[in-house]
Amino acid sequence: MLDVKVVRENTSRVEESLRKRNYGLSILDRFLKIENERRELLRLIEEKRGRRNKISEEIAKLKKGKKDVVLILAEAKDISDFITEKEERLKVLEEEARQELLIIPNIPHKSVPAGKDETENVEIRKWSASGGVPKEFDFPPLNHWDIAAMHDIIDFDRASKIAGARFSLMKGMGARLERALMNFMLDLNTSKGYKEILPPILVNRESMTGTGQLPKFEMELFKTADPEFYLIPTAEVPVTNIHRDEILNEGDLPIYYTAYTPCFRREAGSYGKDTRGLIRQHQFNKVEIVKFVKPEDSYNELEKLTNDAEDILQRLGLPYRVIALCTGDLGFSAAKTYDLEVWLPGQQRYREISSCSNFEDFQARRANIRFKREGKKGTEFVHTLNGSALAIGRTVVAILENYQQKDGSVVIPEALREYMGVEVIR
RNA sequence: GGAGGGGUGGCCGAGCGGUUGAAGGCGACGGUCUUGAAAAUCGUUUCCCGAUUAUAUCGGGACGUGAGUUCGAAUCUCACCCCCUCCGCCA
Repeated sequence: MLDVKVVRENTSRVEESLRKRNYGLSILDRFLKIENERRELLRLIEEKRGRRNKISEEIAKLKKGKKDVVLILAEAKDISDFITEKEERLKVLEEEARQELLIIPNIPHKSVPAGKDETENVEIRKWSASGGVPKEFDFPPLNHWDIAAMHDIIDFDRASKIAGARFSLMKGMGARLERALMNFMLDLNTSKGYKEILPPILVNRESMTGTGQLPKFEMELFKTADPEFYLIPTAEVPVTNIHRDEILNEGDLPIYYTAYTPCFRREAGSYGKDTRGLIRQHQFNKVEIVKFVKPEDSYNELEKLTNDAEDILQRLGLPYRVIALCTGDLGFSAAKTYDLEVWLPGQQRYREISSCSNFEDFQARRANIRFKREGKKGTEFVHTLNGSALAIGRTVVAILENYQQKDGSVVIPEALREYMGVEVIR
């Protein structure tokens, strides 16, 4: 959520933001129209309420002095009725203004490259164990689903019997690899000072609104019927909401969390995409990092967060590149985002495996997460950040495809062997 | 699922429908005292919105949430949410 003051007093900045993101300007116009009426009405009501308070005090005094109050009581009643009537309208306006404000996206940071869509994202750097470019295979590399089938470690057919399309059933070494990665990532993150969290994966509407999934992206979420809960699409939701409606001390910051959770996504509107394999699932596992920091630190923290996610790929020896999302591809709540894309030999292309974002105070304002500076009056909103470290299913894909051998066996990356108990899947 | 109890400031805990934004205590911060500390003692200590001659002042709002009664609600009524205890059920 943007600061109402910024929207009102710095409207051109918001206009520019919407243009760069390929949004229409109509939401802004609608908001301003409602907001202006709301402010005007509020001023009137506050004036009348002030008058009513004065009169009520007067009545109390008169009654104490055993004086007659019939006349003044009539005036009080009139003002009170007037206020009640106007307040009804004010409530409607407040709700409408809030609804409009909640669907206005965050303003991109000035360092975010301008661009219309994902084709204009900017590559920042590339890494591989052999220095930059991924190594060539001396045989035609297979897709991960073919490799998985050879070892019977992922069963897509039975998964669709049990649940449906876009679900997977991990078996034997496949299940073990998934578990090994989860432990490896959590151990590495916690060793760097991230506190491990195991949060609820069903959350309420307020939490989804706090991080920005609602009200705009209801279609992308799974939801239970009775009682009503939303299934989290990322651990970002429960973990960021840990501090919803709290005022933190300056000394508490920064706060670093890491959490493993399953994630659930409807994937509505992506019917044709990635129908085979593990890339796009309704349910997948992910280890997430979430930070709460002081505003002046957040961009430095974004670089560190991204580096921490990269570190996992490097330790696993997986080639990747870092992409800065352009304004047209930037997510709704984010002010700046780096995507990490891992190289998949089976597809001969890079695929997203992590997304690291600074939300500045956008989520903090929605979720009302503030902090108090030592020796200063008042409160400020914290800045929140998060990033995948990493998406586990896609890491499985990357390991199977990058570590496949000519005979179909898969070598386990050095760093993972203590978790896997074997050196090769054959 | 059944029965009962409760939600007040950073925490504990008062609060006959009318100077109660809220007693008292703890904590925290500042002063006095002290070589220093402790003790003692005095003082300060919630947040949001708006106006403005703008670290001051003024107005409005907030005692789980929402509605109602009333000139006036932390205080009365209703609904909902959350927490606790007992019984039942359950991994």
